[in-house]
Amino acid sequence: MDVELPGRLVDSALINFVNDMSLIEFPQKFTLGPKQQGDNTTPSPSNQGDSSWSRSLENDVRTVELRTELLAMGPQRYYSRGAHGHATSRRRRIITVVQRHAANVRERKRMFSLNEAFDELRRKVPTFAYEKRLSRIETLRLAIVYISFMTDLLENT
DNA sequence: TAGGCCATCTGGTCCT
DNA sequence: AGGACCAGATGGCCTA
Repeated sequence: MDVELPGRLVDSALINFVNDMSLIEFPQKFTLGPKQQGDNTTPSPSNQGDSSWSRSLENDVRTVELRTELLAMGPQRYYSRGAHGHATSRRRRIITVVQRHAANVRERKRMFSLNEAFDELRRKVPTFAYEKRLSRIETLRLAIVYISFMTDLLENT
């Protein structure tokens, strides 16, 4: 049996590597679940179903509603509560509702690109085809082990 | 039902 | 001043 890697098959040394990985300690986790199974694709409105994208849209709608509501009341501003809810802060930064909304959008885009990078990394590390999609922490840890393995392989040949 | 994972919001800090 | 980055909080979904 060979391990499926993007676009190619890998020999038994790599299979042994995968078998030796600590990830194999919890094989039950690799059963396919309705949420994470199958596609390793980037989340998109078309394949997300009812989860994050629609939630995002709902949040956007709520935010916009809140925004229009607040704008109707006048030039509203966000007052920083400080870290962990403290009321006072040395450099309090006051932003408008519109700016807060824009910052939220930027943050969503930033996290989206971060997840794209995770998806790319998932495709680079060897996994069995039947495994469920790796979580982000699993992906990072597997990548570390994989890099170490390949480094050792290079040094010993 | 508890715990894991994730998306999102939010405010603080750093950088340009 | 505003964007990027980060971490904490929160809530939803899923699985064991």
